[in-house]
Amino acid sequence: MPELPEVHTIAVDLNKHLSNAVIKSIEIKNNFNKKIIEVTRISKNIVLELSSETFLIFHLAMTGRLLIRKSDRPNDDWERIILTLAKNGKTGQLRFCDTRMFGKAEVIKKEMINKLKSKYGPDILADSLSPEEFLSVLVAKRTNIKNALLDQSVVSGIGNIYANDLLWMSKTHPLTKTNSIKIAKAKELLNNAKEIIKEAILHRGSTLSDKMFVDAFGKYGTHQNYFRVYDQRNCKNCGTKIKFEKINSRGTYYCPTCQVLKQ
DNA sequence: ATGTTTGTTCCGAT
DNA sequence: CATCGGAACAAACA
Repeated sequence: MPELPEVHTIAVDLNKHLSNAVIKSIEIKNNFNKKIIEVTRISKNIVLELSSETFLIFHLAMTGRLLIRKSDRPNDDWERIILTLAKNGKTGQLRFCDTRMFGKAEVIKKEMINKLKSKYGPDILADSLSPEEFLSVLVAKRTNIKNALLDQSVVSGIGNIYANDLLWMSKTHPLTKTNSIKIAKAKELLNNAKEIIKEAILHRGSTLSDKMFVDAFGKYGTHQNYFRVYDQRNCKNCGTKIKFEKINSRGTYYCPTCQVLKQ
């Protein structure tokens, strides 16, 4: 049982030999042996529930990928973490890849799950989210509607692409102050948000021109072919040239004819 | 070369 | 003290 002198001895040796060494990869050997019980989602986190009340959480951020691969398949681009798995007598891998390194992976215990959930506002797909609650969380964030929609602690699950399309579909200017929104508009925004998100799920997500997003099998999504205003030139409703500007430092597309700022 | 990017967090300003 | 907004994180691409 190492006490201070033993720990000190090791720390000094490690410091002498390893300071300035670069960690190229990390391998976790065997006997982790936890089973993946179920995979779910909390906001934009992918949650692997493991045995013994342990959870493995991945956040893909902008460029993360999780790929199901055969173990002998050649390396993928930008591999960061490889899990080797056994199921029904066969082995395979789950590969977490990310070019920009904005993605995250962490292991947490069950009691931290509630803390994770508490960071987020109501999930946009939750049946329990009423228009009244939706409106009240938006209004509580005293800013413009686009900024509020993108704040995951206000309402969780809407990203920049879908916020643009949602505001276009709801004929709402992105700079509309949340406190000027009425319940009828909140209803419209909520219904349209659910419709857009569900449609994009049916299309298995959006893959932009950088080809970064792929599903767990490496296949592209198709929802980019159904964008309403994001990355579009002309309004699909009236033909007006779509405006592009940075709002809260995020690329924002809107139709100046259909989405008039009124307040 | 510079500007852009699907997300989130942190820090300074208000 | 609470809240907001922008910079930063890092890499690839046009």
